[in-house]
Amino acid sequence: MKLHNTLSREVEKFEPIDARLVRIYSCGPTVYDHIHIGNLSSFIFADTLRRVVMASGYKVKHVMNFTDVDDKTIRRSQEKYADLAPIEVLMKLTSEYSGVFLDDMKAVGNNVDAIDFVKATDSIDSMRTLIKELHEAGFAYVADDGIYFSIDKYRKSGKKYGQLTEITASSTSEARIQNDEYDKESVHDFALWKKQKTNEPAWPFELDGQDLAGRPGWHIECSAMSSGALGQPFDIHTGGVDLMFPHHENEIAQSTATKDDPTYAKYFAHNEHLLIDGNKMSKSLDNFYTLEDIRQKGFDPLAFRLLVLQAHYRKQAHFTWDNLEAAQNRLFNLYTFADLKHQPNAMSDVIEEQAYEGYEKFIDGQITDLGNDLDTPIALSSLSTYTRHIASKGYRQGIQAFLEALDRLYGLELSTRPDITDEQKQVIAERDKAKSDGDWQKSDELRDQLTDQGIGLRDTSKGAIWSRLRTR
RNA sequence: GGCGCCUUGGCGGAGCGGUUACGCGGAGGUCUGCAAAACCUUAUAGGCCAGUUCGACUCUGGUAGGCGCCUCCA
Repeated sequence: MKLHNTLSREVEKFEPIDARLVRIYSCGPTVYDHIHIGNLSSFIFADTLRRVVMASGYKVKHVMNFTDVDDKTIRRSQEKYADLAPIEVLMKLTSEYSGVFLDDMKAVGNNVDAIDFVKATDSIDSMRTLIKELHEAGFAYVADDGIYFSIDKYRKSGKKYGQLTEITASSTSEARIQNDEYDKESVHDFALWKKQKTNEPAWPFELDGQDLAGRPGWHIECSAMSSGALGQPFDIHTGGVDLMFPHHENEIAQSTATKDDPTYAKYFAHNEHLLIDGNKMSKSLDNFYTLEDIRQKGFDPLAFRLLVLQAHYRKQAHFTWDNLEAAQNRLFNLYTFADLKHQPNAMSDVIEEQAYEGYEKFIDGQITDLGNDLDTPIALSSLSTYTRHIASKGYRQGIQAFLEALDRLYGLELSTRPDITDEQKQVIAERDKAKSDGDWQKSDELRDQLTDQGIGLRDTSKGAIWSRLRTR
């Protein structure tokens, strides 16, 4: 398979560090609130990447973190629950929203069972260890409000700061310098550890006999958790394009400063933003939606998944309700196709007929398409064409396995569509009889009865075929 | 200002130097006792100006517009 690597800015052949196990790290959510659908699209990308790597024949270890301690989680937890100790309210808030996050993940078809989740607050120890190593090696210095990483030192050690983006002195905005309120030596330097302020949760930390009780910086969390869970270097690091700088750049610097090998992750895969009204969704602009908004408008969360998969992950996609409706119609068409598996009437008489290529060969083609830097739009395009063929020609033996294979690739839950009830089947049988008796009135009554239950019928030369009616 | 990306038919959204993307929506039709959300067929493109080429939506240069990052951020 091939994958675009931000390190080279090219689509590269994917060659794992160790072919026995591909190790993927995805920057996860900050669990202080509902995530918005832009965040969700990023996780749909990460989930799909893992599916494609697995379909290409690899075993995968996929790790995602929960950022459960940072400015936002602390602030929000204290706004929400004022009466408890700082650490307790933090845990209360973050465990609540971790649960909400996992529910959202499942709802949009991301396989959370295939991901190892790591909480930042469970990894404080390895963060302290890493910071101490950096300090001993001279890459970190203690300031009044915390411990900082020295980019100057890192550069002087011979490694490149700016592997993902071009970082130059002139690329830093004036505003950035003027608004700089931290007590650090140089503009780009970033906090590894922040000393406790009043009423903040804190973890003990001693360095050279100084009491530096406080909490980790954002970047160090990912460095510690990724190498803790996956070792270093690992294969693929994913995240949104906005994380390239400074977050991923800083992760690289922290994680490689004391190492001989300058490689932190072999591949960096970044997804583009989901735009709304032509702009990036953000909490500050208040122009975002959550999955709850999508549900409230009567849409299937999986329609959102399909909307995301219809566009290439490295291109900005546009979210509108019209687009979501189109995606939902497309999804329901796939469901109508999947529902045929319950209906012998929709099966082809001529099993050997090669009117369309076999299921296995088609799936191989899908994997090839998806393996081409996750070309989901092209793969879905051929899927549409293929399912249309099958729907018109009649399916063959093995459709259930076929649907399961599609689900492994796309997570659209095609293989688990339920059959109609026995009572409904009985009504169809009675209508068949009424029809053959020429009793059109009774036949139409029975058909209306099913319509009320959300089941539509169409008559074919082999008999009636049902489909679920659109609810929206 | 620095770095990067994008501009396709009614909407969304792809690949490709010469042949249908695909989806939704629209139009026409088929099967039917009627009907159909099912199937079939179909129309509508490639910001603008040059260049390369036998030939460009696809390559090159310019230009206009848009977006992202440079600060927490998927």
